[in-house]
Amino acid sequence: MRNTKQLRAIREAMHSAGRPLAVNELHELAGQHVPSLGLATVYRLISSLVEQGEIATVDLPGQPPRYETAHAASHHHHHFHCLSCDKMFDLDGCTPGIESLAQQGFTVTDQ
Amino acid sequence: MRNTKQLRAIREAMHSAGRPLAVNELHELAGQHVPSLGLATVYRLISSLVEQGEIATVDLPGQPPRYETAHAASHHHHHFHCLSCDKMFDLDGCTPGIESLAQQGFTVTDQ
DNA sequence: ATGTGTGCAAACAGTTTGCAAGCTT
DNA sequence: AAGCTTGCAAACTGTTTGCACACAT
Repeated sequence: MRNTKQLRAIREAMHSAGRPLAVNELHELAGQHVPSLGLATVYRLISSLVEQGEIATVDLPGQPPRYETAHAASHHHHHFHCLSCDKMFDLDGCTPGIESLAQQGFTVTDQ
Repeated sequence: MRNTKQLRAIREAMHSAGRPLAVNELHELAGQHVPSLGLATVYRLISSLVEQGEIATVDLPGQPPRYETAHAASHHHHHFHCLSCDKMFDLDGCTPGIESLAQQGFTVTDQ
């Protein structure tokens, strides 16, 4: 795998995001560093990185996959999926009252 | 919901299949009874039936959804997904040696 | 210099939707 | 008769692929 600016931008975006990213989010974020970045390249790099175990897939039924760093994936944690902005966030650890973590204007429908 | 021949064909296919069906499988099976059956109708009926809780969605990451009767879904069971023919089958109960259930020429990659 | 990696556009797969005609009620 | 339902085709979304050019090695 060659060390291209596109690859660097993808890695940088993945690591600084701190949450699972969908393909289009990754494209937008990494695209800030490499404006010419094409979607096809994002798809190709993602599958290479997944294949090499550097990033992991986060699947939500009926939705396009998101991706997070393998490091993040190796730590037990939950995800918070906002039905309004459709973004996914990491939650630290595993609390009994997990549903209370999202109170300010959000309604928890799934955990 | 009107009692059309298309709806009857879909229900009949779902119940007689005894395993989760993908949209195209459902289309083919029900299409044997109603040759003019359109794919769009299958999609529309599926979402109505899911909405009414008559059938349940079976999601496998990275794959189009399959559907089974709510009755089947309410009983604890496992699914067997053949990587060769891409069909999904029901397994009864939950055995310790579940991986030995598929031995004749199949290799179990996931459970 | 070599050959992998990239961007673009076209091709694909799965799904949804608009509309006129058909069928259930 | 009224209007939900259907089939068809077109539109859409997400993803993959072919190809010529660019760039890392």
